[in-house]
Amino acid sequence: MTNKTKLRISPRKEKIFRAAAELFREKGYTASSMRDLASKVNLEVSSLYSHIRSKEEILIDICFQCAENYMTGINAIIEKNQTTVESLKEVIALHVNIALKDETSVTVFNDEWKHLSEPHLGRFLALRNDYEFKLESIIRQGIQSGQIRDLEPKLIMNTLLSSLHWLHYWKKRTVSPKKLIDQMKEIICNGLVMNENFE
Amino acid sequence: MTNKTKLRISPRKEKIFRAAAELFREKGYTASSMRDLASKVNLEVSSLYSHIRSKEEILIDICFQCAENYMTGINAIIEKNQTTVESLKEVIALHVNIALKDETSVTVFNDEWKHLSEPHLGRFLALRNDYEFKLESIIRQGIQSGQIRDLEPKLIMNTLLSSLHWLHYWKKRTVSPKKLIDQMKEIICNGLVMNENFE
DNA sequence: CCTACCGATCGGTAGG
DNA sequence: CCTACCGATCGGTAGG
Repeated sequence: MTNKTKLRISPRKEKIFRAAAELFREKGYTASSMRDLASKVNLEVSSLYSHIRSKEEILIDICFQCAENYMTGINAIIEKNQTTVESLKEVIALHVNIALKDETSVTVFNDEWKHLSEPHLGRFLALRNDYEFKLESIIRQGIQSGQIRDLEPKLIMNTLLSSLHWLHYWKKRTVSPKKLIDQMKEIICNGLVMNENFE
Repeated sequence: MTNKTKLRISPRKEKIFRAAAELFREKGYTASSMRDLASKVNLEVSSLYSHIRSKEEILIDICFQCAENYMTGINAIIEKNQTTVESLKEVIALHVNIALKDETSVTVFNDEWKHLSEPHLGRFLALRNDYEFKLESIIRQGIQSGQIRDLEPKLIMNTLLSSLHWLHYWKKRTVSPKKLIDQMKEIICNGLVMNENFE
């Protein structure tokens, strides 16, 4: 079922990690204190350390688990060897699905990774570069084959990625997940403007 | 020249504010200490307080100055009473221009406002709601008149805004400001996909 | 603008 | 899992 089952999933530990992720999303990693976390799971501060090694261990865990989700996703998409447009649509679906499944981690992944300390920060940035390189390759291929607009690839990639990065913030969602994915595909692939107004 | 000239612009104070904005962008507001800031401007910590009232005063100043730039911009656009598509293109240019002119403030504006404390946080959120209401109105008008795709307006608005929010991050820009604005307009209005591949 | 210093809070540990 | 506690660092002040 789970592809990388950790041996140390005690329910208590799980609860602490989830609470921490929520806290990090709301206040940011640095502004979240172990006191905040402890009171959120009804423990004393010192008791947390029976379950976790340090505050940073939580951040590391969240960041790399999330990175792995993205990496696994994009690798699967690349292996399918589809048209660029199909691949990009699956990338959109991937990001929406991750954002919906785990709303907290995406924030952490986007905003809080910079608080990782050094061997971890380097490893994380390497993963991120790897992901972006793969995505940019898809885009470049699409430009060469005339499927994608001939604009600066880095601009396309960053616009694509960041247009997906608000989803975890949308609390009161008014559309279903399926409809959300469809609408995001439409708006990103075809733009805001109706085609008759194409200029 | 400057539309809201502050009486208390000493060059020293300006220097401190700029250094703080950079620091907040790199490390985040909470992780930036007054010690960091002091050493960045070659002062002792206590000397900072001859120029500023508190750490939060800097954040407040940055957030509201930036908010004012956006508000002034969108109000000017609305007053012109153009077509929706023209208005949205000007919104895109507005965001790109603010991001290029003041790279630090945008990050702070996007990510660090949540660390404002209470009377300020409320005021800030009110401004933000006002801005988003105005932008959403433009979009709704565009949908009604058939210029904009008939998708959930909040989804369009958030996708639009967040697709513009990575710009301050792009250090090694490879395109000129003018080209950047043109490419952002094209990608946001017309989408990634070339029209012959329209599906 | 500095020296000297403060109370509060931080992440984390000892020991049970 | 708790009580008790630690050294480090925080934002900020007194006084000159």
